Amino acid sequence: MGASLRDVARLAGVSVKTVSNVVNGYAHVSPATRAKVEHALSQLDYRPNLSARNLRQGRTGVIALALPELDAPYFAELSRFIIDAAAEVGWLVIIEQTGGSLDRERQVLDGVRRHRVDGLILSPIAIGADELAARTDDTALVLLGERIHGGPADHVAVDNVRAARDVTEHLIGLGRRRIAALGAQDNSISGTAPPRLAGYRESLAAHALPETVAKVDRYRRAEGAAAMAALLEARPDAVFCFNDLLALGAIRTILAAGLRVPEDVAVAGFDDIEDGRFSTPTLTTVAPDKAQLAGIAVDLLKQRIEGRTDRPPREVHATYRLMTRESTLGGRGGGAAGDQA
Amino acid sequence: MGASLRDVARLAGVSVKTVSNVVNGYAHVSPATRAKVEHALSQLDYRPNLSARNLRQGRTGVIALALPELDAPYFAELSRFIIDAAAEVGWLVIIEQTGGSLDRERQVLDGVRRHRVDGLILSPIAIGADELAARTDDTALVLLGERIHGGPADHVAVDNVRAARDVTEHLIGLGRRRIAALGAQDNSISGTAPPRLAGYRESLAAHALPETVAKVDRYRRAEGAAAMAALLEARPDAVFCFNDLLALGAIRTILAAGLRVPEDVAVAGFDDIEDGRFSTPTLTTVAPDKAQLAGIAVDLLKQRIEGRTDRPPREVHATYRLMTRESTLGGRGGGAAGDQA
DNA sequence: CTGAAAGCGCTTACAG
DNA sequence: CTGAAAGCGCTTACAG
Repeated sequence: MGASLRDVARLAGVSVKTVSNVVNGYAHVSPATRAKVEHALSQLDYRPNLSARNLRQGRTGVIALALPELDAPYFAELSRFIIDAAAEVGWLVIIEQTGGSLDRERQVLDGVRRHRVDGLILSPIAIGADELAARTDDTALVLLGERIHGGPADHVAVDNVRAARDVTEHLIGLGRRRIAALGAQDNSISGTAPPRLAGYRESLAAHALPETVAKVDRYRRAEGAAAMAALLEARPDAVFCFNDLLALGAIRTILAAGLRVPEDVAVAGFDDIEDGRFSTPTLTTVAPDKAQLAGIAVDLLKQRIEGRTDRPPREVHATYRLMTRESTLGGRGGGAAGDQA
Repeated sequence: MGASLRDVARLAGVSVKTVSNVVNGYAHVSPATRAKVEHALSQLDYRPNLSARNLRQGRTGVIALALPELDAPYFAELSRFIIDAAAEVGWLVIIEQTGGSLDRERQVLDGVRRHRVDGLILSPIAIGADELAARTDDTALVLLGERIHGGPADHVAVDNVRAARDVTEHLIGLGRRRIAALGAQDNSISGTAPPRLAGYRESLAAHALPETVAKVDRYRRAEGAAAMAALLEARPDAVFCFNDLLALGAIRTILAAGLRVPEDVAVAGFDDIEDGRFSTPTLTTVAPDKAQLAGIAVDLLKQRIEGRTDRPPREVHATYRLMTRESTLGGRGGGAAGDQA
């Protein structure tokens, strides 16, 4: 199909090694030789066979990004940044959807893609510290999301406990007293639900306020809407939803019930997906620096892949900002086009 | 790092070929031999080196999905289905973001990933029929979105002209007479803007109604909001936005201007992203069958990859439905949790 | 039913 | 500065 190094070498009248030198940009090739080779290269429209190069080098130039579901806006936005960050160091990204299933997370960790990828960025939900510690596959790994305690892998996340406290304090500062949390999960050991719940609880306890916690299976609008319907009976005056999709679903239910947001019920989310900057009302939320998260993840992975495999696991916190908008502030919130700050 | 076929063969006391036979599930291996081999396989935790296999077979088991941007919800949702459909035939998917740039689309088509992927699914915006016809790379290709006239590649899309007509007729049927279109594009030759504009125009012409067309550079909420602000001076009583993001941005502007949706301005979109099922008001839109789109794309690509390369290019239409919701119908629209039909 | 050998297209020591 | 040879780990004819 395509031309090989040998074809180019033959046409240029040099050895395969010399062509390889030119292709790989090694210095110390005489100008005359280089010119001959380059001419042959372009004449044959040579493209290196990456399978061969990979076989020889033991590298693929590809990493896998394993996340629960690509069509959740937070993960779509994050993936975008990760693909871009990976491209900058010359990597391609294969995306793998786990659906948050323990089995799929296990497979990924056990190395289904060993030899296919140089490294792995995983956003875990179901896998626990024990299994992670017992992992035998040695593909380079970086975890996204909250720290799996005692886990042997690098990971990067925002400080979810602190951010959840910030949100709760914001609601308390607005004079709200019956503040519900929406988004606890039974099946999530390593997801972000536990630390967010912890932050919420710490704040309420510090102010001696009562908690109301609603659980959901998945972090999607429909679940937020349904959970909110049940929650309305408790007459909360504020709801902290553990992600923006839940918040958007919850708002829909509150408005449909004839209540006002934020006058009757203030609503805050987490993630700062684009939807919340243009919804009516616009959504108060925690905005993780996604580009930073992606950059750190790729950087940590690069260190591991390049052999600094002895280094102790690192825990890195990315920065975040609390974006206060109409869903808690009312008219004072953002402008017409959403708060872009 | 990992064990090779040779290691397994040595341990099992057979030849490499025999191990390969077992690994690849060939019949005609004696039960005793098979047992020996399988024991050695599991003892060494053997995983085939895919680079080597690929080099030998000339296949990678990986396809590329090239689209404008992954964090646009429509593409995120579609990607999800494509990854799933690809997984069913044993393929992995690399995602490549073109940003709708002509250069990036060219690179992809010219085979930057040749040898790295077996095939390519491209959602083009900027590339034209001429360049496509002049393509020299012969990586299997399927186009997503509107037909590039005379193009040499298979493609799959909904019938955008007809769907746009349906939307416009729906608005006319509601008694609207000053119907604007939002989403025309200067730089889009092969995107979906031209056929949607054509469908809109056909309907208006058939009813002798005047057109008002607003252009945007990109299909995002912020651009919809900005374009709508300008459009408001023309006092439209309905707006057909060429995708849901533009519609969501437009609604935000209309509401912020103190007007009501749909009483003052009815708004319709295109794509049926999840956001529009939970926004306030819920969004009337065209819902392409995304799972079907993805399935067809993967199927067409599979045919090409498996050698039916002689077959003339095929144009396939996926089905769609017009989802009428609150943004055009008002209170009669969907229920609290969004129309799931 | 099983084995020995060649070769996919590279890169990497090793010579010169 | 350039070349000849080995080898990465597979699979595929070809024998037996």
